[in-house]
Amino acid sequence: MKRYNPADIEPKWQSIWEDQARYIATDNDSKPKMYVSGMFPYPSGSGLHSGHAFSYTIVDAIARFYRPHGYNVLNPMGWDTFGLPAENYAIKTGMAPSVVTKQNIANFKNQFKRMGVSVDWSREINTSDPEYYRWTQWIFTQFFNKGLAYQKESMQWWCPVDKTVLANEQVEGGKCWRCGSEVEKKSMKQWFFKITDYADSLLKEIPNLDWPDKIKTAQTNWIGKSEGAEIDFVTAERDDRIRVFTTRPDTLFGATFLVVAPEHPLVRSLVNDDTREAVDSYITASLKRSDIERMAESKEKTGVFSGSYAINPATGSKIPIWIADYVLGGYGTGAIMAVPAHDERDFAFAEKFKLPIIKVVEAPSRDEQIYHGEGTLLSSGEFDGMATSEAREQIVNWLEAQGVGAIKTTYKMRDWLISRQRYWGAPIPIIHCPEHGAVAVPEAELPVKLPNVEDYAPKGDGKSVLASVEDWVHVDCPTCGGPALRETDTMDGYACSSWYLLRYADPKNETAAWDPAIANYWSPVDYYVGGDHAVAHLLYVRFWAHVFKDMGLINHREPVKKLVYHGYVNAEDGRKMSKSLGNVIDPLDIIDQGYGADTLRTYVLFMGPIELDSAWSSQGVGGVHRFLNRVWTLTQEYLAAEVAPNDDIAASLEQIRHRTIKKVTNDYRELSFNTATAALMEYVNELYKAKTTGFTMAWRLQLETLVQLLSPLAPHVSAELWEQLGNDQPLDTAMWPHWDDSQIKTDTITLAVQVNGKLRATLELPADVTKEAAIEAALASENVARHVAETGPKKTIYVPGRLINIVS
RNA sequence: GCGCGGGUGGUGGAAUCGGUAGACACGAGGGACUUAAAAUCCCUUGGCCAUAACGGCCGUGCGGGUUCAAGUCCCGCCCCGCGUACCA
Repeated sequence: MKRYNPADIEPKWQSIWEDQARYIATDNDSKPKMYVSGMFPYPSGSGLHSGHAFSYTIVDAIARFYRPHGYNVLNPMGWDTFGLPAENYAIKTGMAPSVVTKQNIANFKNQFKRMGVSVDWSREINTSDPEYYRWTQWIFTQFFNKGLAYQKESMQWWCPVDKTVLANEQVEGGKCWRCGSEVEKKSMKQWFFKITDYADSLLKEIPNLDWPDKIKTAQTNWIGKSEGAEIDFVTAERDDRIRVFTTRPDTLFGATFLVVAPEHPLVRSLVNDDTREAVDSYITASLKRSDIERMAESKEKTGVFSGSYAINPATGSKIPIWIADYVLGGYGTGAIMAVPAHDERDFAFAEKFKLPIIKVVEAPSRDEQIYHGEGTLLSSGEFDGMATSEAREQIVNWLEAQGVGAIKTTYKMRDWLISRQRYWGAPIPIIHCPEHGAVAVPEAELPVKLPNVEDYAPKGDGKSVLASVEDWVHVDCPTCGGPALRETDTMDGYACSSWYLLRYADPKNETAAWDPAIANYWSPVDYYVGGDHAVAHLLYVRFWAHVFKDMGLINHREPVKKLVYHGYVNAEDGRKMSKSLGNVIDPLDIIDQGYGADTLRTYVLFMGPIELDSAWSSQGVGGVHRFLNRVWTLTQEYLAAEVAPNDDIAASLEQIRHRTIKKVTNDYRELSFNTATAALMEYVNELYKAKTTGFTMAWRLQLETLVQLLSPLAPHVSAELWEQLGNDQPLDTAMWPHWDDSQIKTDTITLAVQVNGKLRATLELPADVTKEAAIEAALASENVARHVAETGPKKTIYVPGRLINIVS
């Protein structure tokens, strides 16, 4: 009898699948389409990790489940290749990032194949391939032409010694991570995508998404819509207007001071000779504080009096204007009216700097020191006694009549900064002309290819290495033909990954990013699988789709129908896997150790519900392998046995077969792979019990059903056993088995009998038993009779097919 | 702080509508096979008490409540994980 040896059968089936191009998807097929994809990987030098194994096994199981249901399945794969690791490796070794990337892709691809994924490799894409980023650049120019890509001065961390911009994470304790010198904030011209134009559009669709609530809430909070009002305060000294944003215009009478952010443009004009020095040093100090420091200090407020006063338009009183960094320059108007009686932050500030606190809202019940809820107005002139919700409207109307206030909606979300001063990214396709400013590179001249360079290390001038490639930088202006300069920044990698799901639909198109007819056939993605990027990628990919819809490039607004957001795979010790802890499980090792890909795949799906984090268990892997081995052995025993030449089989077994098809099918549909696997294990246990009475011809159907149901999890062993059972038609082209509900019905039912809610007996009764007969049988049961009080049953609850509860 | 998850045996986890808590698997214990081990197969396995039992009590983070019946619903807490961070 042949032993189960994955090392034999897995390569065999992998090459059959590849040679027969079994998983090539057909555009515009008449079959219903099913588009499943994982978030494409960054091909690192270290190969697939357990998270990859988990993610793409989920994808593949979905794909392999839907194909036999008659779907035209698209299961593509590609590579998210731009980014820092490849560039750093290039700086260290001098090897071109494109070369390193090519090697890593080859390794990843080989490892994916060894996992038995049913991917359509003819659609493979790579974001650093000029044929791909050509269209990323084309999309950029479309955004630019629509005003959705623009340049703006913005504050960046700047190291004066290295003369380079630093990311937030590269500033440690206010010092440069490289040279240790004190960093400063510097205003620099950067490229942005105007995602804020789509804030409402993105927000509005969130409730309709079939996505986990966790992600939907995260995106809602990230967009951070808040409705309120803008109110103008006039300064007492110079008649300047300071505009503030507030969500609580109803508390206007309690505004006892204003606070402006250190970056506020009017700060200069607010100071006088007495305050100038203090204000200057405060601003310098606060600009230097890193975000991390500001976070750590959290509630401890700092600030300085500007020297000026403003008039509260409601009370007419003179209130001081302070400068403090608890007010953020980038949000609202960068200035607020402080109402310390009804806002915790304002209260903390007022306490520290001894500023007046005026209560203007009466809390409905208990009295709190700082009440920010709804209530009734007091000390608010003509608005006294009015409900806060009502007053919010009335006070804005009243201000609006005087031309000093209006309703206003703001968002926390900022525009998306996409320029990077790095080599290994898609060059921003812009040419700067002294005459015409920024001009988009014409479509015919795309792609703007990355030039080859000798040294990938930044030159220290705050620009990307590209700026030093003289003959690349100097070009003619597309508009006037005069001398002009290329933009030398590259795009954030997230730009490349914001549209790749559409490129999979039409990956070889040389005249367009995609053909709308093909993209509209495949898109949106039916199942998008990943466990990372709650907002960034998952918001950007939505943003671009919304823009594409408005541009008429696709006919739908949302790119992802169902988001499958899975948990992390932790190490055996429950901690995160990391090289330094030495607890990393390499999924390829599991295959190499002889367990095989089928065990790996089945195990990662059996660990638990996919949305939960899990800890790896070597013993669990062994358990799953034992299960697959049992399936193998059972089939071998059947094939080797003298099969009785009749179709007799225990009726219960056929019933279990139908029940298992139903359970497993429904579980797969719900992506409940762990319970589907459990049901298959139960089925196998039943078959083992039944085989002691000998095999008949009817067993073939049992075993065929078993391997079919198993095939999404363990495709190799399933295909092998299917073939050994004598099927000429390949398993992955056979239709999924059907179940018949009438076959699942049993002649008898098990009824639980409770007395006063406690289980006292279980009865086997005919399925069509009447209520009366069931109760009679229950009362006749010895143990039940003993527990029913002498007074007899007072009341009887009967749940057909489930239980009887006798209340006595 | 706020938001979102979660808390069930020694462990991972099951449990459509409120209806037999602990499916399935791991681990553990016992047995069969074997010269022996591995592998494989079979049995037992929430705790406690009874063991003559087809028996009893307790049990889903804690405290209340609704109900014939609560892991599941309601109220009040505790703990853990993740996300977020002064957004006026």
